Amino acid sequence: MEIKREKNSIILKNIDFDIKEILECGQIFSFYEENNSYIVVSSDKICKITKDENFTKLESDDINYFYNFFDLDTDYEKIKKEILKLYPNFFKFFEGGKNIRILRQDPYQTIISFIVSSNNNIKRIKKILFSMSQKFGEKQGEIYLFPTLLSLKNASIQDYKDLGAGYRSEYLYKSVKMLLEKDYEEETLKSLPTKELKKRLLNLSGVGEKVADCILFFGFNRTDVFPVDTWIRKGYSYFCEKKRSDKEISSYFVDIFKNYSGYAQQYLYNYMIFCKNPN
DNA sequence: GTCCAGGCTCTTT
DNA sequence: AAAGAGCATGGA
Repeated sequence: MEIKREKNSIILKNIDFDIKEILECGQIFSFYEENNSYIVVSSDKICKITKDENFTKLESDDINYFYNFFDLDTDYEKIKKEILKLYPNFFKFFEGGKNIRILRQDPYQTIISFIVSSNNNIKRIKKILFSMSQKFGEKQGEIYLFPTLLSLKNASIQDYKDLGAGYRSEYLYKSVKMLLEKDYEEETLKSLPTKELKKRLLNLSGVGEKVADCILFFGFNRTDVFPVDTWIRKGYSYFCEKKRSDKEISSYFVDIFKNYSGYAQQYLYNYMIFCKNPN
């Protein structure tokens, strides 16, 4: 892949970068498609992505942020090779998303988003988070930024219910309060080892094993986790017949894929969604 | 109408 | 520790 950096843009040629796959694989929910281009909102930053036949162009006032956000230094072909070393029969699961990349997302946006995600579907998750951005996020041009913790400080449980968050409203309310405490300062969290960080995330309201793993992976770039949701539970049967709980399924996979667990999970998830789904 | 979605909390064994 | 009930909402 050829990367050309300019002041406010990055141009990608010889593309192993598929913006549609990257955004529409359930790792981020705050993005919008408009006439063949995408707008991505990460925290208080915006990126516009346009795709041509020969290249993909990223545009942002903070393009360095999005260079990191889109994980452009990482070689995903190497990751696939490493996964195959660990589990040679894995190749067919790459079919669901050949050019996905794992976004390095804002920790708090990831936490809020995945609390909303639990027992929910992507379409409605997007809707709830968009409404939340409309109501509590700052408006920049035509785009609503993702709400900051401070902007959510005075949100009530009823406010979240009005957004359509349902019974997760109380989780959001409680967790926002906690996230504003010293224990959850960004630098503190980032400095914790994965196990300690997970423990702290699990203390939040509305954060269980699966959501914590997603936050660790998408929000903190910890790759030795394997989030188990309803799709992965089904996919597990391709690997092993023994009946296991979700937590056991997760450690079954982490034992196999080690530091590549998160990536392997993402490929399996995409395979289940896009190759095994009747739609 | 029932089942399901990137599951969690709380209660009961 | 493990298993089960209950949970808001909207689409299939």
